[in-house]
Amino acid sequence: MNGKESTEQKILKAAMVIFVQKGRHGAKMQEIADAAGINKAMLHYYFRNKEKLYAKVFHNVFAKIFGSLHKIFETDESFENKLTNFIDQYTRLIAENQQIPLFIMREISEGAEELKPIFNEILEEKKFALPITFIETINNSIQKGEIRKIDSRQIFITIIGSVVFYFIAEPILSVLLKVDPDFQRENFIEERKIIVVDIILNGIKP
Amino acid sequence: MNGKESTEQKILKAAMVIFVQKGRHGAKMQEIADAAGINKAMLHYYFRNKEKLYAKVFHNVFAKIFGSLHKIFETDESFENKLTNFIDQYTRLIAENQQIPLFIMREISEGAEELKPIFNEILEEKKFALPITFIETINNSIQKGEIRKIDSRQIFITIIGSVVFYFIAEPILSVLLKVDPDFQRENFIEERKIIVVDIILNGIKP
DNA sequence: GTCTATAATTTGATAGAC
DNA sequence: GTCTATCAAATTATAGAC
Repeated sequence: MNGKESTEQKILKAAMVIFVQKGRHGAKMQEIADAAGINKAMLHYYFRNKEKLYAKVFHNVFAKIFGSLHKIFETDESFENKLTNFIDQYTRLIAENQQIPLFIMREISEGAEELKPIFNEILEEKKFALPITFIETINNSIQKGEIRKIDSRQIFITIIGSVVFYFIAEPILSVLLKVDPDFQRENFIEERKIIVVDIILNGIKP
Repeated sequence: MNGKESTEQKILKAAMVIFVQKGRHGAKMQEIADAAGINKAMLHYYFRNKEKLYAKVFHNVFAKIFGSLHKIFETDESFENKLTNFIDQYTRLIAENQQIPLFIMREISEGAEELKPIFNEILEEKKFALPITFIETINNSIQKGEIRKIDSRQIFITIIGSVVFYFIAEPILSVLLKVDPDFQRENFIEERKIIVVDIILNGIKP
C-alpha cells in the first residue's frame, strides 16, 4: 500500500473498473489507458493485447468474489449463527463490489467458447471452498434435524440468490420500488439482511 | 403467423437473438444480417443505424418479460394459490427466455446515460402492472394476517430473486453444483418450483 | 426493396524516438 | 519504460445499380 503504484498495478486497477462496468467488448483500450493515467501503448507493453489483459482481470475479479468467506462455515457455531454471519458478510462483500456478480455472469454466458479455458482453469485452483463447505454445512444440519430434508443445492441457490439478486437488479428495482438510492439505500440493505435471514430460517426449519 | 414474414420482422427476430446473446457491443451487424438471411444494407434501410435497431429490440424484450402475469394477482384465490401459480408460470416464462433477465440487467447497468431515455419511456407505458399488483397483494395478505408483517418490497425481491437467480447464474451453478444440463436440468427446475414455494410460504407465514 | 461495392470510422496493435 | 505517430483490421454506414 505504498504511495507509488507500479504501472502494471495502475493498469490492472483501471482495467478492472472499466471491464467490469462495460464488459469485454464495451470496454475500449483507450478508455482504460485514460483511466490508468498512462498511454495506450503501455497496455500492450505490459499485457501484449486486449484479450490477455481481459483474462487477467477476469481471473482477479473471480477470485475476489469466490476466494473468501468459506471460513464462516468451518466453525462450531449453530446453523442459525453461521447463516446470519454469512448473509451479513456476504451482503457486505457484494455491496462493496456491486457490479461484479453481473459482470461474471454476463461474461460467462456471453463469452461462450473463448472464455471456457479461463473459467475452467480458475475452477481448478480450488477457489471453490465456498459452495462446497456451504453445502456440506447444510447437509450436516439436515442430518442433525435442524433443517427440513430439502435438496441442499436448492437451499444454497435460494440463499445466494436472495443476497445477490437485489444488487444485480438494483437499477430496475430501485425505480420499480421507489427506493431512493442516496437516502434510503443503506437502510434498505440493512433491513434486507435481517429479513432474508428471517425468511430463510423460518422457511427451512422443521 | 403467416408463412411469409416481412423483412422487417425477420430482422427484428434475428436482432433480438443476437443482441440478447452478445449484448449491444458484442453483436455485429453482419452477424444479425446473416441470421436474418438478408443483406447488411437492409438493416440500415429499415432501422437507419445500429443504435436504433438496438433500441427497438430492447423495447420489445423488455415488454416481453414485464408485460404479462399480473393477472394472476387479480383473482380471488388464497395467497398460497396465487403464489404457487405465479412461481409456476413465471419460472416457465423465464426458462423459455432464459437469457433475457441477464440481458436487461446487463444493458441497463452498462448503458448508463444513453439507455436511460429508452428505459424511462418504457416505464411510462404502464407495463408495470406486475410489481404493483404483486406488492399490493402482499400488503393485503399482511393485513388479513396471512403473512407476517414484513416489508412487502423485501418479500417481492426475495420471491423474484428466488425464481430468476437460478437462470441468470446457471452457467456457473451447473458447474459448481454438478447439474447435468442435458439430463437433470428439467427435473431440477421442476423441483425448484416446489421448494421455492415451500420455503417462501413457510418463511413468511405467521 | 434488395443487392454489391465502397467509403468512413472506430479501435486494436506496432514502430521507433527518447 | 514511456511516449507520439502511424498502421492494419474490423465494423458501421452509404452510394448507386437493378
